[in-house]
Formats: sequence, structure tokens, C-alpha cells
Amino acid sequence: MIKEIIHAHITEVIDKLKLKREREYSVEIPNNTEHGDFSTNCAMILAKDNKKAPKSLAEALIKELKKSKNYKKVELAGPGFINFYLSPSFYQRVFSEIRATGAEYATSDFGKGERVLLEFVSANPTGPLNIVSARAAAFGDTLYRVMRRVGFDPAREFYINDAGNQVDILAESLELRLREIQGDRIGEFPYEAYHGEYVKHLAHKLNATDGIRVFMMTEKDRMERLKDFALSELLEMQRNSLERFDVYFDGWVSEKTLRAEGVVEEVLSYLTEADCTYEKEEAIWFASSKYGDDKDRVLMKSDGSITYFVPDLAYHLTKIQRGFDTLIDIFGPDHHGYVPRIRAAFRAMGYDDEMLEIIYLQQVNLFESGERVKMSKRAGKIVTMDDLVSEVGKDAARYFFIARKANAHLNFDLELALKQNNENPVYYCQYAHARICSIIKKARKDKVWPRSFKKDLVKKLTKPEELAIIQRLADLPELLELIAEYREPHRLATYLEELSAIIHRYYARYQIVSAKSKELSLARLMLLDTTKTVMGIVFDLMGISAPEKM
RNA sequence: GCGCCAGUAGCUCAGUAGGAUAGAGCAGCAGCCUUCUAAGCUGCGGGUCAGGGGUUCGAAUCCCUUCUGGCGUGCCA
Repeated sequence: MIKEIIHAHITEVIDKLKLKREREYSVEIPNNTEHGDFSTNCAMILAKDNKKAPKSLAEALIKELKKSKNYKKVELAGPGFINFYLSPSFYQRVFSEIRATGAEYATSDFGKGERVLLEFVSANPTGPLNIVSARAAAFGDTLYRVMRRVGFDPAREFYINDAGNQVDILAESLELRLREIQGDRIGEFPYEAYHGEYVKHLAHKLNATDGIRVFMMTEKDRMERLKDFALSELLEMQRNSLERFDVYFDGWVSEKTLRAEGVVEEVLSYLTEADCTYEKEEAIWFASSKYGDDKDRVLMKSDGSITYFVPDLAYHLTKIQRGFDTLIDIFGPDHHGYVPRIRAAFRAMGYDDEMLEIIYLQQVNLFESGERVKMSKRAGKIVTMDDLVSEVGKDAARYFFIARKANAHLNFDLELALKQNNENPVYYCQYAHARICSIIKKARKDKVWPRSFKKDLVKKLTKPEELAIIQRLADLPELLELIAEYREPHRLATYLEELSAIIHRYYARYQIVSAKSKELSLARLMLLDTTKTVMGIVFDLMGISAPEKM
């Protein structure tokens, strides 16, 4: 917000001086506060094109820039940086604007209504959601919320792999457990079957309703019954886990349904028409290597069944057909070898594969007492998303996942996460919010809180910490646009921590309710009131609660 | 072997898409509660940005290369 104003001003001055500006320059907040509140490299960037020395160019610019009342000081520094020191009145004006916008603050039409499909989690419906799914859920959901706020038209979708080998194995595992309950000797439970306790629970539940009837069916009917039962139960379980995590989807797309609708044949015929399939060793292959993949891929196996790839591709095709401009898939780390073939298929079918964007979430390593916990779904040894939410709470879990950038491995120390103390930064941020609420409560109690704040109170806000708070608040609109554009929700966490730090410092240093004058109190209350609103917006984007007290 | 991702303080991680003296939290040390919540604040110590080349006014950031780790490389999903 402030940055844009300064940027626009610089551009105006450059044009006024009739200088060339062919290359982009930046306006930034310097790391070092001695370099001003904002700084630009424009003199260095434009020096070449204008055949002038950076410093003399900067001098000329500064002479013009200084005419604005927005700056207390504009100076030349280093090899040609122009540093701006903003005047309090500038901050105050910015603050008034933020305050006037209220809850709508940091909304924009930046995304221009671009239709974006976010596919995430899409876990196999063969067991409870695990930690990686939790990470994907937090990440995808927050990205969705931010994109929506800045003018994209995003939708969230969950692809259900309810067809294929793993479902057969699931049904067989359930059958074994069911027989076990009914007193059959099943011997050793097969290695490849699903070992988790949840299969036993499912078996008990099914036994209560269907009992022995299951075994009076034909083999085929029985498998269907077992599959349907297990899938609907497990899907419901996953959906509940996600809801506990405040993650909802606009669509749940079933692979089984897609297959039934004939999209598989559709995709096969498209690829055949594009003349990029062939038969070899009784299987049908896709010549994906012609389109950038490192080798060709099987579409139909020699036994006549299709590979996972085909319905998944069909699913992506429906996304395009439904009119989305951009498709974002949020995948786990084990999928990256799979992506080139989807891109290849896009190209083969004549679609622009640039519209498909893949975000890889790296794996989550669980540690317990400094030791890596190995997880295996088959063996039933996993820590579930529900376990996590129960133990550390939704807020901490979401925060933990959002706070790290996507393509970084995430080391999750269970013991540390269990400690609900100051080692967890989410409390630091929530505490800042709670403190503001506490001050406001006190102000109301002491009858300092006004019916409405007079606008010219802003003139009382002159302390460095107060201006720093305003500056951070003013950063939010641009930040959200960057997050949406680069798909980097983790920056919300950094922002929130920085803002919280200033609040804590401010709190420790100044009296609010009983400041030197009533007017000063009111001005500070007004500042905190707006800060509370902005923090509330950020917490909401992260799907984390903004507590009134802690 | 090949491909993708990563390597920043003791630990967990940021680093505003090339900017000035690389930051935060935790852990460690020393202080601060008769005043709106001490889950806080103030100060101190801590770095070969994995190594080496290159590109330029300027590199943690871009390019090349080596090393280390993770994942992938099925007619599994």
C-alpha cells in the first residue's frame, strides 16, 4: 500500500524529468533501519539506459521527490540507493484509509476472477488421513482463502481413488477381519493387507448390521458390499477429520464415477486420435516420451485393465472442460515422477500444459525422542491427522503446517508439538491478539472506550512503534497478492509473527488505557482496534482462532 | 545410473523473486511483574549461507560443478 504510493510517485518524477524507464526497479523496506523506512534502487537500475552515473541521477530524482510532504527526509546512500524517511502524517493518512476499509481491508480484484481449481489431499480412501494429508489440507485451504480474498475465483476439490487395486485389497482385508470376528481361523494376516486397527473397527460395525449374511452372498456381491461399505465409512471418516481441521471442499470427485461415465474411453480415444498410442507386449502404451517424459507409459495393461494414470488424466480433462483457467495440484513428494506424463498428455491432446501447476509438498518426518518415527499405512503404524489434532489442537497444527514453505521437508517433533507452551509460535501470535482484546476490555470497563473514534485522533500517533504498526498493517494487501501469485501461504505466518512482535513491544513500553492524556488513550485504542481487525483477518485466512483471552 | 526437491546460528525455520552490516523463534547467559495478561519485554553470545568456479556496480538468491540428504525412477496407486 505505502510501497505502491511511493513507487507511483517515483515513476511520476522520472517521467517529469523525461528519463527513460525501460527496466523495472523496486521499492523495498530495507533490512537495516538506518537505511530509512523505504528505499529504491531506481537510480542504479536506470543509470545505464540514461547514460548517467547512478549517484547524479539519484541527486536529480531526490530534488524532485523532496517536494512531497509524505517524506520527512529523502537521501542518497551507498552506491545510489534513495532512502525515504516517511513523515508521521503520511502514516496517519494511510492508517485512516485502513480503518475506513474495516473488515474489507486487503480484499482486491488482483486475481481478476481467474478460475482456479485447487486439488489437494486426495488421499486414498483406504485408511485414516495421515500427517502429510494434514499438511496438504492446511496448505491448500489457506491458499484457497487467500486467493479468494484477492479476487481469484478458486474452488477446492478432493479426488477419491475409489477404484483400483488398493480398494480390492481393502475389501479383502475387511473380509479377513470379519471372518476373524465370526470365529474363523484366518492364520497369519497377509503382509500386503491393511493392518490398521480401523479395519477391525469396520469389521465389527459391519458384523453388527450384516453379520453372517455377507458370507451367504456370491463372491462378487460380497466383494462389492465390502468395498462399498469400507469406502463410504472411510470417506466419511476422512471428511470428519477434515472438518475438524476446518477444511472443506467444493467438490468430491470419485474415480469410480468417472469410470462409469465413460471418460476413460474418452481419454483413450483422444490419445489415439492424437496418434500417440501404440501396442506392445499386449499392452497399450502412451508415447509420452515424445512429449517430454523420460519414457513411455502403459495405459492399458496386458490383462485389459487400465492404469491409475488414465482416470486421473480423465479427471484433469474434466477440470479443463469445466472451464477452469488454472489447475493447481498439491501433491506429496512421491508423485513428482508422475507429473511429466500428465504434462505430456496435456500437450498430446493439444492443451497448454502451462495451465497445470504442481505444488509439491515435501514429506513430514515425525520425530519422537529425537528418533525418526517410520510410518507405514499397510502395517497400520501411522500417526493420524486426528491424533495430531487431538493432541496439539487445530490451531497449533494448522499453524505448524502453514508456517513452512511447501518444498521444504518438515520435521515434526511430537514431543515438542505436545508442549503447549511458548515454544510454539502460534501462542505468541494469539497472545498478542488476546492482549489487545484485554486492553479493549479494560478500556470499556474504565469507560474510556468511546462511542466512535474521531478521525483526527490519528495525529496523536507519532511513536516509532505506532508508526511501525501502521506500516505492518499497510503491508498486508500487497502481501496477500504475493502469496496468491506465488502460492506461498507460509508468508502469512512470518507476517503474523512480525506484527505480533511489534504489538508485544508496544504493549510492554506504553500505557494505552491510562496514557498521559485521554486523547492519546483514544488514539492508541483506535490503533489497537484496527490492529485487532487486521489480525483477525490474518487468523481467519490461516484458519486459526483469534482468542479474546488466553 | 538418471530425474525432482532440499542443504542458512546448537535445534526448528524465515530471508520481500539480484540490494547495503544475513534475520526470527527455541535452547544458553544476564536483567524486568504495586500499573491494560510475564504464553510477555530488554540486553548478551552464537554464521566459511554445504564446497568450488562464474555472471555484475552488487549473489544466500541467477548459471555451471562437486559433495551430502530425501524422494522418485512398476503393466502400484
